Amino acid sequence: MNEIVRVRFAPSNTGHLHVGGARTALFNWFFARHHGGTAILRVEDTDRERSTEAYYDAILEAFDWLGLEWDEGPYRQTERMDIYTEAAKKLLASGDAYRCTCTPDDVEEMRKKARAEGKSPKYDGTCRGRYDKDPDRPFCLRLLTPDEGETVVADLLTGEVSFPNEQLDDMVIVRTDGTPTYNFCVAVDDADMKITHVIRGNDHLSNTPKQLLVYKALGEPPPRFAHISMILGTDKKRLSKRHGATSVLEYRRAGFLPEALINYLVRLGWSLGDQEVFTRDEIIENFSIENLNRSAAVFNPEKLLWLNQEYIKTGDAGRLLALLEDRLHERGLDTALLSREARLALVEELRTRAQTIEEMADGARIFFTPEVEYDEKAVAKFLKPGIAAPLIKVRDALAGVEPFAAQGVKTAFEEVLEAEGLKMGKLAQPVRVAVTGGTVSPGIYETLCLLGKDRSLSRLDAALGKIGD
RNA sequence: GGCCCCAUCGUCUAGCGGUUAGGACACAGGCCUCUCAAGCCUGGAACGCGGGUUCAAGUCCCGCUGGGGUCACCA
Repeated sequence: MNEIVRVRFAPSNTGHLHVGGARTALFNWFFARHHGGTAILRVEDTDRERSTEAYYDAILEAFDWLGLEWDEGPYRQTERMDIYTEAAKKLLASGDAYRCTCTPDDVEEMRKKARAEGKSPKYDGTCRGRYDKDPDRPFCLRLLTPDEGETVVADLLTGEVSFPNEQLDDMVIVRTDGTPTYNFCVAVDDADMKITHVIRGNDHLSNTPKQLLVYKALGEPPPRFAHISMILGTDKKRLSKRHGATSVLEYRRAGFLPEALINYLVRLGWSLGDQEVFTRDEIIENFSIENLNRSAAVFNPEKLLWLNQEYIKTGDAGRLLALLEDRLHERGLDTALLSREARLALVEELRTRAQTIEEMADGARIFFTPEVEYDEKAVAKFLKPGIAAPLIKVRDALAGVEPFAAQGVKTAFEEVLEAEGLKMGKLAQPVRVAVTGGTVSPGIYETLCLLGKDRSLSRLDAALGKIGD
C-alpha cells in the first residue's frame, strides 16, 4: 500500500463501549498498526438527547484499560460544527443540496401514501428546485439524489455491492434547527480527516451509498470500505444486554484480562490457520482484512473464559497478585496477613484453578480471613467423631514441624497415616475442611503452608472443638 | 414488505476444484490424584436443500430455504 493508512473508530457516546464496538475498534487499530498508519478516535456526540459525558469518559476508560492508544483524537463532532456548516453551504451553493420547507408531518404523509400505493416510502421531492420561495418558513437541507441509476460500494470484504438510487431518499443533511445529520457528518469528517479505509460494522453497509453521494457532491475521493460481520447472541439475534455482559468495562469488573478479551474479540471473525492464542505483536504482524470472515459470529462466553484462564496461567505473577489484591481489599480482607512471598505462592496455586481474577479472589478468600467459616454440610460429612483422634495426631505432628514447609508437613502426614493405618484420602479431606471450612482448596500441604503454622493449628483446634460438640 | 449481506461440527474457525473435511471451545469417557483444578489420552459431532459447470464441487454459477442488517429532521 503506497498511501499512508488512516483509519478511524467512531463511537457515539450514547452508551458504554460494547464488545461489538470494541471489536470494530480493534480491527481498525490493528489494521493501522500493521500498515504503520494512523488510528483516529472520533466521538460522534451530536445526539443531544442521548449523549452523555459519563459515557464519553467511560468509552475512553475502556480503551485505556484495553491499552489501545489512538494516534489522533478523541475528536468530537460537537466541536466541529463549523466544518459541517461550511460543507453544507458549499453544497447549497453548488445546487447539490436544497432547502426543504416540508415538515416532518408532511414527509410522514408522503411515506404513508407511497406505502399505500405499494411504492417504497421516501420523500417525494416536493421542494426540489423551490429555491428560496418561502424565505420566512423554517427549512432543512436535503441532498439532491439521482432518481435513476445505481450507487456502487466497492467493499474490500464483500466485493462490489450496488444499490438502486431509486431506493434512496433525498436525505436531510441539515435539520431545521441547523444541526447536521449523521450520514452527512460522517462523510464530511472522513473526507476532512483524509480517512483512507473505513472499517465498520455490516449494519452500516446500507448507509454507505448515502455517504458516497455526499463525497461525490463534495468533490472528494471516497475512502475504501470494509464492512465487517456483526456479533450475535446464542439465539442468533444481535448481541444485546439480555445475552449477558456486553460492555467492555463489565468484563473488567468480572475479572477478565484485557489481552484475553482482545484475543477473543479479534479471533471472532479473524483467523490465522489453527492458531488460537496471539500476542499483540503477532496480531499486528499478521492482521489483514483478507483474513476476515464475512459471516456473523455468535459470541461464546465460554471460550472467552477459557482464553482468560490461558492468560492467567501464563501471566506475570506480580501483576496478577496486584489485580487479586485489589479485589481482596474491596472485600474488606487484609492481605498483609500473608507475606508477599506467600501471596505470590498463592497466585501460583490459584492460577490453574481460576478462569477469572474474580474466581481467584474467591479461592484466595480463606487465606485472608482471621477465623474459619465452616460450611456445615462439609463439616457434617467429614468432621465425624471417628476422625478426632487422627486429627489430634496431625495437629501434634504439625506443631513439631520446623520450618513449616511442604517437606516437613508431608513427613508429618505420612507418620500419622502410618500410625493410624489410614489412606491419604481419609485424612486429607477432614484436614482440609478443618482448616479451610470447605472441601475445595489447593493441595493440602500447600494449603497448610500458605496458612502458616499458627493459623493451621488454631483452625485444627477450632475444628476439633466442633467435633466435640 | 423493498433493498442489501451471509451460510463447514452446538459455538469460533481451517479449507481458496482432487483432503480419511483439520484445529479450538464446550461435551463424554479414561489416565493422574488428598479435594478442586491444571495436564495428558480417547471419543461423538459439520459441508442447509435443489439444479447446473467440470473427468472431479465444501470449494465455481443459479434458484430455494434459513439467518442477519437496513429502510428517520437517531447515531
